[in-house]
Amino acid sequence: MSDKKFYITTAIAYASKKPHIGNTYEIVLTDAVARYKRMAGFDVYMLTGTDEHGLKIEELAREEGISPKEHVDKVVAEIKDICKLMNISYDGFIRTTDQKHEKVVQKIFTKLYEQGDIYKSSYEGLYCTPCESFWTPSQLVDGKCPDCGREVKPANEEAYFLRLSKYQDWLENYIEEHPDFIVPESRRKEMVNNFIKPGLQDLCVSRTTFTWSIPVEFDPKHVIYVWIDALSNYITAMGYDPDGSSEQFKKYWPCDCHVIGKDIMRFHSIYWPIMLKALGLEIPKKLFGHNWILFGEDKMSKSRGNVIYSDDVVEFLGVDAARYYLLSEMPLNSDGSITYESLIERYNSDLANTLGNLVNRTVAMSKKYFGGIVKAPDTREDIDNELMNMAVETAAAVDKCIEEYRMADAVSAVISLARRANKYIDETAPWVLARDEASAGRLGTVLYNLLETIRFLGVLFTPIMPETSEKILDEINTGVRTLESLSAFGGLETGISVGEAVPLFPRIDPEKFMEEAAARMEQHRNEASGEQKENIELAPEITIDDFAKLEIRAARVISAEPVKKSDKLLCLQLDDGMGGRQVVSGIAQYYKPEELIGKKVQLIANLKPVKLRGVESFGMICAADTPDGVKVIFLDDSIPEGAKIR
RNA sequence: CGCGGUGUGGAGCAGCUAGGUAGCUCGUCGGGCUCAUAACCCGAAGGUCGUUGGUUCAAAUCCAGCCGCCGCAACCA
Repeated sequence: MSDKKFYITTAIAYASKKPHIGNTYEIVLTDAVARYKRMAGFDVYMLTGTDEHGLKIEELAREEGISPKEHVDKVVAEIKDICKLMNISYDGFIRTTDQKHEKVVQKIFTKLYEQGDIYKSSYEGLYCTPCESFWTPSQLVDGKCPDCGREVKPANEEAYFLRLSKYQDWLENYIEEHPDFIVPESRRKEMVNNFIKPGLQDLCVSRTTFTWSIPVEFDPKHVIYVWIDALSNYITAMGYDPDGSSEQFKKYWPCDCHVIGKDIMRFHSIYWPIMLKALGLEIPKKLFGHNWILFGEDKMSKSRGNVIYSDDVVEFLGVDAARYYLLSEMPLNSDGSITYESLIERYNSDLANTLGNLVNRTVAMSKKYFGGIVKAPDTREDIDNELMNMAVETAAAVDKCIEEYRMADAVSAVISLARRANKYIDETAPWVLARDEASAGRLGTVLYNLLETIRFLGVLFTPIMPETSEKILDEINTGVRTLESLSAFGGLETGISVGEAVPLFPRIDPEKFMEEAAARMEQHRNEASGEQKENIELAPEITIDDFAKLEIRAARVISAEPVKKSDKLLCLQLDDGMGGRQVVSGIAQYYKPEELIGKKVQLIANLKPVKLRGVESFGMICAADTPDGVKVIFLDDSIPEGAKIR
């Protein structure tokens, strides 16, 4: 037992705002795996938690007029509520503001510093002032800024760096020799080709620009930047300590799997192994990078009113339907898409019609024909074998799928078994058998096979839908609920009597459902716009003299063309009434060049020129930020080029 | 030529590593059944597997080019 340990983690959630249902996916996925592993006899520890430091939280708290700690406490409470709501069976919940965590992180930082893996430095000689960018020597082109080709100047930004470069070869070899370390494989290739092979730059691991973080023990004007702080949660939560770790840590480390979003793959596949290597610790066995759940085609965004929260789905359909949906809706190689339409479709089709109805009709028949008593099977026909074999094969398939973190495939395999059982009912037609006293034995066999298949379904769905599975197993009144009991067909006790048929998933009218869903989304949209109005924070007051410093002039767009190697930039030639000028603007995503030509725009004419993607820009044009993107402010055509605007 | 992914019947996906009658769910149409939550079962229509070329007896699957979409990186004066 003790050698069969399984330590699995989610990434810690950034405690800035309430997570939507896409964020919930990761923790539900992890929970399902953890639950399955427990059933498989592993000593499981599932860790989740929150990342609570950083500039963004500091700023949000300031806007709300509360302390950062008050802010994160509020968000953490919300996150914990969601965990509870989603029936998450975590064993540990770490907060990066936990004293224990903060203290050990300081020790880790100090240890790495003392052994030379962290060193103090500055950006000296590598700062390009116009570009506001720091460059490493290898990035420079002919010793000059790779963007604008100008001289780079010394700078004195003092900071601590983690010596990644020292471990570059080791890491490359390690990933090479452990092909299962980073999955899916496409992510591994991405990491190796994009980041490791080009060469690792030492990583800046401290900041002096904000204070809401863990201070560097021996140099308190620096705070520890996110990487060392956040990543360490996986070991500090378990009791790691450079001066001697806990028994718990020794038992569970190395971690069996870090479940993470694809966006933070880089940190977990590069910084984290190197940190561990430097600390002399073992490397986690697996990093599983999952995709995102999008709302239809778009990212969820509150202001666009297309956010789906877990609370809403649970309120409408129940927690297990929410879990089922999340786990079944995620394709392997691309982002998943969530919509209320597909949600209700899947609910009615899979859960109400296929699974719920199967259980209901089987139990009802059992009651009707045998008073609920489970009869022992006698005869066995080919058609029985087909069902029995599929049940056992499904259990094996689920095991394999979960081993590979193919949760959608596991879910689909189980529901397929339910479909097969529905078919079996038609093939055997129990209501026909019931008409003839002589076929009572056969009828008993058929019902036994069905109830036993339902037992398989109940056990196999336990990690995915814990509450419903329990209801199912209670309903057929079986005590045999282990994964082990699924190695052969026929584990269900005979002579027991099944319970009452209760509808597991009442069918829901799609039209009515969509109306409610639309109303709910509308409500969120209104809340969002209300909040935005309240939270608008104006820049500090200025005087008329300050305003007079701006030279805003009317100008006509003569020509516009995309800037090479750039997605967002358009290069505009303007008639500004003073000989013309070139302006680069980041609006390529919202306007086609021909939409702009001939239009009158507002030009900030005395802005210091810069180079953007190598193209010089003399000023900027005014545009409004809206939830639907950037909208350029066009002027009345009667305003002449060069007219001063005030 | 920054990196990677993806393009399969109306919709959403699997199949591609180890080429050999194109599969699943939903939807549509027709039929069957009645134990059941107007549920279940069967059948049918519907695809030149993005495109072009190559390798092969044989390509959705391998190779090359091209086009579209997505993500990352860069970038938003």
